[in-house]
Amino acid sequence: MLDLKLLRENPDAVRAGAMKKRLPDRAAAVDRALQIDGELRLLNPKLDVLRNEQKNASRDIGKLAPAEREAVLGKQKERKAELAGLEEREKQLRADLDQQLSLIPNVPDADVPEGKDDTENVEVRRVGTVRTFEFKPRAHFEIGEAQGWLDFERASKMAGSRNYFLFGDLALLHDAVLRYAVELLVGRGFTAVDPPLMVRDPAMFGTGFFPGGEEQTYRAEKDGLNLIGTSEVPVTSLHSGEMLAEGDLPKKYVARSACFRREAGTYGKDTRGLYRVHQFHKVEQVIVDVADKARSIEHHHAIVKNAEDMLTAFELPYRVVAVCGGDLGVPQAMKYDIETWMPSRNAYSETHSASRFYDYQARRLDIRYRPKDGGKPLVCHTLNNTVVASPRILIPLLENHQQADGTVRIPPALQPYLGGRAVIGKPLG
RNA sequence: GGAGAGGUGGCAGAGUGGCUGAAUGUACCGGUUUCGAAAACCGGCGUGGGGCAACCCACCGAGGGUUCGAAUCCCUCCCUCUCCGCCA
Repeated sequence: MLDLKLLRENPDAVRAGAMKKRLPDRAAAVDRALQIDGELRLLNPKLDVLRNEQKNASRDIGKLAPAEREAVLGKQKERKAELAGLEEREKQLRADLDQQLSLIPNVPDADVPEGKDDTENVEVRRVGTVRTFEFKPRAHFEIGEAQGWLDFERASKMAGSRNYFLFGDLALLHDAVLRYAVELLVGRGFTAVDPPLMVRDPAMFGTGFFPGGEEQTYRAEKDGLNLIGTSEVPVTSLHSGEMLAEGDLPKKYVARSACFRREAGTYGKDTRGLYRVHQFHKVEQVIVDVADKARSIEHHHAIVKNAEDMLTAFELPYRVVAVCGGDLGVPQAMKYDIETWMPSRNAYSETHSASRFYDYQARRLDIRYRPKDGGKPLVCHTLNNTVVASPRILIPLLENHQQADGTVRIPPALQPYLGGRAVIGKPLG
């Protein structure tokens, strides 16, 4: 949610922002919101006056003589009826305003490239060398199935498509990358979190996934709960409704959790292998800090670096892209994706997504802090980034580190989590 | 699942129908004192909206209702705690 003041003062920038995100219907919400706001601002003074009269009269009524009392009582009833009408109108307008405000996207920052979709994202840097194979490389699912590490058939039979079983050393590698990621971030001052996987609607709204993301979300209707698609939802919502002390900021969390996504509308896309699945595990970094744009940008670069350092430790080639307006989500002000090289796709593919929001999520979630100087409370800034998502990260790990005989080399950083082994798998015939 | 208690300002905690937007404590800000600090003392201090201002309006978990008037009474929901039952 944007500050209503920003909307009044600079509606053009907000409208232009929605257009940069290629969301014309959301841009239209700007004008609807302003129109409702205008009506409300006309109505409010009338209500204030009426309430004031009513309040004063009812306060004096106890002191009145019985004869005068009757007259005042009559007058009060009239006012009551009039107030009821206006208050009904006010309630309606407020609800409408909230609805329109919730539709208005965060304004993309100046450093967000212009563009319609992910094909127009702009590469910022490329790190590591793409390997040239002296043998015919296998896709991760070929290695996995041949090694007995992967079973899609039985998984989809019992759970539907886009589900998987991991076995043996691949299941252990999956756990290894998650553990490595948590420990890396804990070493950098983040607090480890194991959050709820099912949340109520306000957390989904607050983080900006609703309205809009309902179709991507599994829902336990009976209990009114939503399965999280990312721990960004429960962790960013952690301090919802709270008044933090500036001295307690920044809050830096690293959460490990399962994530669930319906992947509606992706039929026929990325159907083979572990790339697009309904359920995965992710280690996510979340920061809540003071309302300072420069500081948010610093954090943003720091959380991208955390992920890059992990990829470097995993010896994987990757690139960082600045996500263009058309590919940017509703709540984000700016986003970097990290794409890791996947030989079977012959492409860099998304493995990480680092967003900064400024106060957009925090305003929806009502996360504020009291400044050190004792001034008025301010709305916090929030950010988040993937540290690692698995099994997706297993794709580049298996494919980039495979050897001619079908075994897979384990980078030194991960060996301690696999009993010190430098290689997993047996030679394939 | 059954029975009961409760949700009030940053925090703690009074307040059961009429100048109560809310005592008190604590935290915080300013000052006095001090070489400096602590303590003590004095003053200020909820959030949001409107107004140049005096000041006005809303908000006591959320939403309805009763009443001239609701933090206070009634209903629904959410949450927390205690006891019993069940259970990974």
